[in-house]
Amino acid sequence: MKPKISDVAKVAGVSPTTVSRVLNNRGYIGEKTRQKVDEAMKQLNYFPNDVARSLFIKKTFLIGVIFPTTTNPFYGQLIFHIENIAASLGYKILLCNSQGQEDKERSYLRMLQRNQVDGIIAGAHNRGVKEYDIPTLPVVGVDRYLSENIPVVSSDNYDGGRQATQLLINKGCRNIIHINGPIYLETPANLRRKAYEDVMKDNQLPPITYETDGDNQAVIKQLFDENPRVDSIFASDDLIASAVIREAKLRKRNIPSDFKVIGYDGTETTRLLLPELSTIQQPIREIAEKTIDILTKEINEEGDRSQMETILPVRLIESETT
Amino acid sequence: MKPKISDVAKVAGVSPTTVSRVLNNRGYIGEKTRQKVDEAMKQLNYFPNDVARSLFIKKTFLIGVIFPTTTNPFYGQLIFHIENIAASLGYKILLCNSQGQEDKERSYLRMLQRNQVDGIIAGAHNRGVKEYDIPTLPVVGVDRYLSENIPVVSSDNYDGGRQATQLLINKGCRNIIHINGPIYLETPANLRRKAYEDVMKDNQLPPITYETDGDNQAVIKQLFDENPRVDSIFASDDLIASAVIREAKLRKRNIPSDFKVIGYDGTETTRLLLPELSTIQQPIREIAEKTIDILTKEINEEGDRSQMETILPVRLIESETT
DNA sequence: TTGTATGCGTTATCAG
DNA sequence: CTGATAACGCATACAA
Repeated sequence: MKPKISDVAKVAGVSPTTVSRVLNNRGYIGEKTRQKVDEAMKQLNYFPNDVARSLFIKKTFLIGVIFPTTTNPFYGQLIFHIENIAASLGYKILLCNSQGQEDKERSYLRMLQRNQVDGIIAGAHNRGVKEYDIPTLPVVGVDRYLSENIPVVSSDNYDGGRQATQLLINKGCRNIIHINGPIYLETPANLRRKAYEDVMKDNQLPPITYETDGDNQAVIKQLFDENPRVDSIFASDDLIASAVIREAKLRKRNIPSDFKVIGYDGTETTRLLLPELSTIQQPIREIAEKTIDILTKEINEEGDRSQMETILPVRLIESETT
Repeated sequence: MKPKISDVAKVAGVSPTTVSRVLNNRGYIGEKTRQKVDEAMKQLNYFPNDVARSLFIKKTFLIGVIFPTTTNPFYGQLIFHIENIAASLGYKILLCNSQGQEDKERSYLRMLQRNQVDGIIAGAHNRGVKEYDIPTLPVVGVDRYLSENIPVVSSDNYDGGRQATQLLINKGCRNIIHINGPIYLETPANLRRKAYEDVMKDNQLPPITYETDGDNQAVIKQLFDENPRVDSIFASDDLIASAVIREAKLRKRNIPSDFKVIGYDGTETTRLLLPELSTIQQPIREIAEKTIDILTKEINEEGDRSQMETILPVRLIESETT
């Protein structure tokens, strides 16, 4: 069926070893021999079997990538860059959508190990998934503390939260409310909230935070009902910000004169679909680059302990909702 | 390092074959033996090496997935569902972002073959990539004709185009312009344009189509400049529609009273970020389901030739831009 | 019910 | 410069 090295060898009239040598450019090969082999390979439309090769060299060039879902624009864009950079280095991506479910995450982890991936990049994390501590397998977390000794790459969530809150204050807002996702995840993203609270307190303003656990719309309605005098919102991502804008409009709030909103993430998709949204833009490409840089160094055992936590700068995009 | 079957066998005091039997639940195994083996596996934290297993059984449970980019919300969501369904069937996804580049696509194709994937799902296609005709490898196209004998799954692009155009006409529009992506791709999506033209002609209206090749904003400006009396636009995707709305607002057009826009795709992300956009929603989940259904049948050699082209119904979402 | 021998396709070692 | 042989970890046919 599929030709193998020995088939090529037969056609070329040489030994399998020689074919392998040509294939990998290893050792001395006679020019004539090389040509014969090349021809035979072309004739048979031969290409090597990486499964067999992987078995032997104990390396798959596979990287497992676990995030909640490619549907989310932030993860979609992040995964795009990860795949892209990985491909340029000869690595391939095994994609896992954990959907925030602990059991899925665990079973993906098992699956990736069975498949002998060279490393794992994970941005999904449910408390209690200790399985990330795999002594023999390089892992890098994105925006998530996975374990004591797993490096994390994230953007400067504290500074992002600070800039967002400060902007609203500078614009004259006083009743600023923060909305974010579930706080129980041990994620650097919680620093956004911390920064919000710090800045508010520094300005003698009372911080109020609402947490949404999926049903944004309901939480936002409640927020408006309970806080009729709210004059601005700092949302922990652009999707939530969009829902806030929607609700504010329904309530006849005038944006930005009467009511201001700032989001978080600043993905390409958000910029295209909702360009009027002011937001804190994460350096997604740089996050991907740094993550892969650290991971590949660990894979090649050049990991130094100096990069346990990498924090990349964010950028404020002031548009029309502030 | 990593324990293998023979290590487990030693600890359990049985032969490797027996361990393999326990692992795969094949043949008769004594209850005591099974327990000993199970314990040994737990003790050593053993898990099987799927690379070795794949080499032997000549099946990897890997599916290669090639699309332009996970950054695009449509592909992001589609890939999410593909991965999700595939995982439930024991298949894993090797992710490829072709970015619409022919050479990347070709090299991904080679890579996937070297990795012995069981099948390929592709929605990327540049004219002239003949490499999809792989006699021994099941391939299914999504919204793209890849080759004569490769099944295609898509939504009803003609009906979508028809509904969109008809809606605008019903709402009283007469100067309706269509914008879409590069037409030279042989894709069922071109049927959207065909439907637009047919409906326009049926109503004695002149069809006008603009093609964008990436720089949406420039094309849209040109469109408005050249057609000051345009009263509505049918955009071939929601991203373009969003840019149209933006430009229309800049030109002080009142939506929807004075100017109407309808998009295409209706992804979750669009619905969240731009809920006011009227659009034709593609059944993304169903596309993923059908695609995997056909692919797995081909993989298991149960493929019937009756499913060479599958067309799934679309749904009109009337919101506030029409 | 369990064990032995063999091969999946590749590459490294070592001999020629 | 080239070839024979073994081994990567696993699962099957065949024996016991």
